[in-house]
Amino acid sequence: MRILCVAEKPSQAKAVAQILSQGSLRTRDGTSRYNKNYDFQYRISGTFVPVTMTSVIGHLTELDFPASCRSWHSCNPVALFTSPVVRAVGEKVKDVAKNITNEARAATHLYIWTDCDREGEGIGGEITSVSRSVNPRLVVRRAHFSSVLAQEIHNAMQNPRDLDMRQVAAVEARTELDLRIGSALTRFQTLRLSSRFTSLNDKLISYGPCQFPTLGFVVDQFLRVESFVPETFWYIYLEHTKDDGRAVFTWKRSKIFDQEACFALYAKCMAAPVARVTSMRSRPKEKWKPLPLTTVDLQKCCSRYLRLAPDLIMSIAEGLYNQGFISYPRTETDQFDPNMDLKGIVAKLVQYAPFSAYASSLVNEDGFKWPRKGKNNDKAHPPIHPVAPANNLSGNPLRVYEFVTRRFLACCSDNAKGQATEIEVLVTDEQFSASGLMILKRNYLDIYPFDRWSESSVPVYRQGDSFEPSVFEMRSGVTTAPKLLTDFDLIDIMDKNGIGTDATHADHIKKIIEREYIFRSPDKFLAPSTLGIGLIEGYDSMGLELSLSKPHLRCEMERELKRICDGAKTKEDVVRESVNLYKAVYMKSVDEVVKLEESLGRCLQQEPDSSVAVWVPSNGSGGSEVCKCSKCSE
DNA sequence: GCAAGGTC
Repeated sequence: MRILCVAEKPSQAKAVAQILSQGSLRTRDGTSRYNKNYDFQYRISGTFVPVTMTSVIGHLTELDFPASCRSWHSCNPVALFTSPVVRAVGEKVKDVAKNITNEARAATHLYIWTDCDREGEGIGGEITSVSRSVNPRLVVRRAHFSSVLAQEIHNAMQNPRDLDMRQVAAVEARTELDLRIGSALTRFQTLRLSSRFTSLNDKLISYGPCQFPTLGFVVDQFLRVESFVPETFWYIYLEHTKDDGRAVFTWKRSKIFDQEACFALYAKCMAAPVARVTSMRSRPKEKWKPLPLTTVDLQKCCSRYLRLAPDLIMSIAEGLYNQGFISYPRTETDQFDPNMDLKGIVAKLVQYAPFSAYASSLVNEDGFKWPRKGKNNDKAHPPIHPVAPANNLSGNPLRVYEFVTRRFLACCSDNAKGQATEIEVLVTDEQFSASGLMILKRNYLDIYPFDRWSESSVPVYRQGDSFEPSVFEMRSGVTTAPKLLTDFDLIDIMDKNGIGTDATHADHIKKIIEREYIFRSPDKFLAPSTLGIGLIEGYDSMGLELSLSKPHLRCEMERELKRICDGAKTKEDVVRESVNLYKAVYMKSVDEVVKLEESLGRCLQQEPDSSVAVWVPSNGSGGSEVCKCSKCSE
């Protein structure tokens, strides 16, 4: 027996090998610069077995069309929905694959140690087929672990399971659909639109099942802002000044959009303008500390508080991770494993000068409290947290490190404590209330200034008191327009709609900025370009039940992938059905491409140049049509 | 010249 273990990334291979070998391992270079091979002996049922632990760097293979369809003018784009596809080792990871095959030749068993999520299972499938191509008799097993803790890792090694081929199939289906849909629509859009509108200057007009819904969110919000009509509303304002302070009351009805109706209520009160205190309550109130930090939250918070672009935040976080300052920055987990020594990490942070005093107050003065437990656990990585004091950082890396560290210290602190006062009064039948807050212990707020909790004082009343208001007026106001989306808002919307994954939200935003569909204004709001608006409005005007600009198609695809994982459907069924669905939408879009051109023409303020001989794919007849575009007729 | 998903 000779076991080859393969992890999803070099860092994981190293960590797991160190645990399994209990420190006595030999590091050996392979054919790939970043992927080391770790050799050691492991005891299974009483005998020592030679083990090599190595890694890949994410996905190992890529899907593409065969050479016959790879050129843009080789076929009608609609043919890409059904043409053959070929899977091959990615150009940039040839050396990684070579290392795997070299090691697999000598092994009897292959243990898959990729992340325990759907993509990880898919990567496991790729490692399996590459390994079996040189060693068909290899026995393949799958290690299951929920964190990189010694006990878990040994348990996973001792009790391997089978690779879940349903999940592998689901990832293969996703890859194939993304390629077919993206390529067909990108070629269609670019060939048809970019030569007809001179201002587009032969720009690449890509379509992606994640790009377009993301663009759709930005455009929708822009249109909401544009179409906003301010409305006047009325309300009753009540204020009372006493010798021990002043209270401003809010009306229970908040506001009324009908002036006469509001006046009727106000006039009734004015008949006897005396306020009677119906209740005065004072109770302890807590402001909860934040949840442990996930990737999505890291991006949302750092874009909001530090005003950094999400893709920049991720590359900074990766740098901090590679320097050993913070834990792995891609995680969905917002709960810490109870076995983790969090107090030990806080103790290390005493060495970090700027937060030294706060950290030592947690460890020395018994201020330490275990973090709140969120609802998510990806069973691969803990929440993002600092792992060492970083005393030589500057600029944005320093700012991101300090955010992660403040957040972690906040999680290990106590909630903020206060005393809230609520006063309710009645003027005839109308209810009003005022509230006050006294902060008793700031606790986590001292290290986490991003949360605001402001104090307000109110005078003391007793139930049954009556008073004459100092100010009692009917006032008016105007509703204000909604704002454009920020990165914070957009990531939140993508996350809730299942567009992209935590690791890819930033990439999609970056991509649609690169494509000039949207731009980030100096004050960090996301606004669509005329091109972006034209595309989305064009598709929306086609009246498709499942618009290409909305998240529903992608959501439906996700649901289908889950069915593959549950065993309810096969990969072939799902690919066929989803291809048919998207193909129908594609054909409709081809039929109604004039609407797309009209919308784009309106937004770009330019007529499409119909004299440009572009090839208009008009039916699903495959690759037989001859391309008439300028490039091909030359 | 196309996608989205891993990760360096």
